Amino acid sequence: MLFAVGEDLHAVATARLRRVDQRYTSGRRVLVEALVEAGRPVTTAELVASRRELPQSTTYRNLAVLEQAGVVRRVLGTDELARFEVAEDLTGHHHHLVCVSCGAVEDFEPPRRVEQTLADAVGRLRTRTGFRAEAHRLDLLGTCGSCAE
Amino acid sequence: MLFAVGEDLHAVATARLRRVDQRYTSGRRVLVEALVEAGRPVTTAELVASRRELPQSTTYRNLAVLEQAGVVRRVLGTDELARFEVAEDLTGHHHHLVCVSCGAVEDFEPPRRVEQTLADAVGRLRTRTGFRAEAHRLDLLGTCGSCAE
DNA sequence: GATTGTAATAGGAACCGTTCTCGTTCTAGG
DNA sequence: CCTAGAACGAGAACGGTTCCTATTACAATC
Repeated sequence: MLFAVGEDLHAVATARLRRVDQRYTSGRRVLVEALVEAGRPVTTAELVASRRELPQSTTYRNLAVLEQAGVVRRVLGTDELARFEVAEDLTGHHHHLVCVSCGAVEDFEPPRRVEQTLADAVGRLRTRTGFRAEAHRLDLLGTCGSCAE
Repeated sequence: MLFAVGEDLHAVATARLRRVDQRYTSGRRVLVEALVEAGRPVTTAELVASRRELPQSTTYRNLAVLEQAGVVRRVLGTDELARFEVAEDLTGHHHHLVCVSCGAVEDFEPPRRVEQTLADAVGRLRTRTGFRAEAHRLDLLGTCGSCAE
């Protein structure tokens, strides 16, 4: 299940919110559109700044609602700021490049072979402490273009 | 360069701190020992609670110093709490199992093949945005033993 | 097309993990 | 020993995030 940016995305968002008894209001739609437009994980501050219709408190609340509904996902970088992106199954599985200098995060899709190896490892893992792996998270840490200059 | 838990570790800590003009004081030593004893990434709250000789402010300050000196490393889970562990080159390269339910983090060492694939990918990466990868971070997300019960 | 109950909104207060301040204590070097 | 600079520790301050609550929008029913 993978959607291009368009109407489908909003239809899925509507459905997923309904599953948890929530509405896909115009404010939430604006939020999702801002995330899509960014094309990379963005901080709440960036979101609030990007659209006048996004007051801080509503943005935080709606990000929480959308996260719970599985429409957006929280992303961790190296700094303490929370970043959000549209959920992976709506935009395609990918990983992140994290700048250790400024904290910026951008998307990146690894070679299929890497992906396959990781998926296998996750599938096989069952530790003696009873941990059950369900997904993997791979980040490459380094220096982004603007920090390298 | 890989050390068992023992005197060596403290010698290296001393040397690395000296490199950034810092001392390996008794308080800092207690901190490192608490981290070693934990054997997994722990929160500052856990550290402060674990030893009476670790007041909050000093713990935070010394974690920052030790991180800068390359003796400890900050680890991100899924919650907002900062967790710390002894730097990888002192304990061996490894990855983390992150419980999506309670946020707990434990160590885990992947099969050599996975590791090799990742190292290759990092080595090859150079995106058109100029990102330069230096390291990778692989976490397996799932449910820990006590949350699964 | 009013009514009415429920959900969403938005401003600001509160919260809490973290960082800073500053007076005190320690320590290495002279 | 003495002293200057480093480290310490208690508490204040900070800032990102969450919570509170009055207000507004919505959707279903009369």
